[in-house]
Amino acid sequence: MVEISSDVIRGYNDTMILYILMREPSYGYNISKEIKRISDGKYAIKETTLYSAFTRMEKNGYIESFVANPDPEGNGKKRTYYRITNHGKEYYSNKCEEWDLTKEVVELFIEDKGE
Amino acid sequence: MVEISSDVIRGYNDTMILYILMREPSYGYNISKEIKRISDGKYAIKETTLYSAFTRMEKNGYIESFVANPDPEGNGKKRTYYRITNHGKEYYSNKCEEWDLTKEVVELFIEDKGE
DNA sequence: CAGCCGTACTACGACAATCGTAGTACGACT
DNA sequence: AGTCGTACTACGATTGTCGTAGTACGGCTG
Repeated sequence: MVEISSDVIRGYNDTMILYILMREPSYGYNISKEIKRISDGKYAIKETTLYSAFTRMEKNGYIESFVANPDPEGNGKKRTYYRITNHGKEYYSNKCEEWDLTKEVVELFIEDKGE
Repeated sequence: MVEISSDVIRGYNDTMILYILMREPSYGYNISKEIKRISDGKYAIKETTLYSAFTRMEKNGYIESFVANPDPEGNGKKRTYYRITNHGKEYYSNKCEEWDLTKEVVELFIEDKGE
C-alpha cells in the first residue's frame, strides 16, 4: 500500500488547514476530521503537526485565534477557534500558485507505469 | 514571482536524482545541471542537498558509487559516479506511485484562480 | 607561466516541520 | 463510577535542507 510520507506533504499541511479556514473559522479537532473527510481518508494530519501549525501560522499572521463556546447558549467546553486573516488568504493563494509550478516540475521526473 | 520552496520539494529531490540515474550512471555536477535543464531552469538543486542525498541514498542501498575517469583514455580528473541499484529502482517506482496519490490529495485543497 | 573560471567536491553547524510519546481535562453516555 | 470521544499541551528527537566556507584540479587566456 502506498502511503503519503510526511516529507512529501511537508509544506502543504498549512495549505490544507487554510483551505478549511477559507470557508469558516474552525478548531483543531474539527479541522483534523475535515482533512480526513475531504481527502476521503487518504490523509490524516497528526495532532502535534496540526497544533504546532496553528502556533506558527498565528505568529506569522495567517490566522487569528479566539476562544468560544461550541453553541450560542454557552454550553459545552470552550474551544480555541481560528479564523484566516487577509494576510493568510494571500499566503494561501500564493501557495496554490506555487503548487501549480511544483506539480509541473515534479511531473517531469515521474514515470508512470501505464506509460 | 513564484518560487518552489524547499519544504515542498523536500522528499522529491531523491526522486529527481534517481530519475536521471535510471537512464545512466552520473555524478554530482552533471546531475545538478540535468535537473536544471529538464525543469527548464525552474528548479535548481542546492549542491549541499545533492551531495548529502548521495550519502543517504548510498547508505540506504538505492545507489552505488564508483570512481572513474571522465574519458576512457584515463585523462581528466577522476569523478565519483553513482549508479542506481535494483533496490533504488523499486524505491523510485514507489515514489512515483506515492506522487500520484499525493497529487490527488493536495489538489483537493487547492483553489485555482481560473475556477 | 600566472591567474582565473568552471568543475567537483567536503565539512560543519543551523534551522524548521514533523513525529512519537505522554499526559491533562472536560463532558456525555452507560 | 468508568469509559469514550473531544480538545488540547509539552517536550525532545529526527531528518532533509540550507548557508557558508574552503579545497583542489584542469583548461584556457593574456
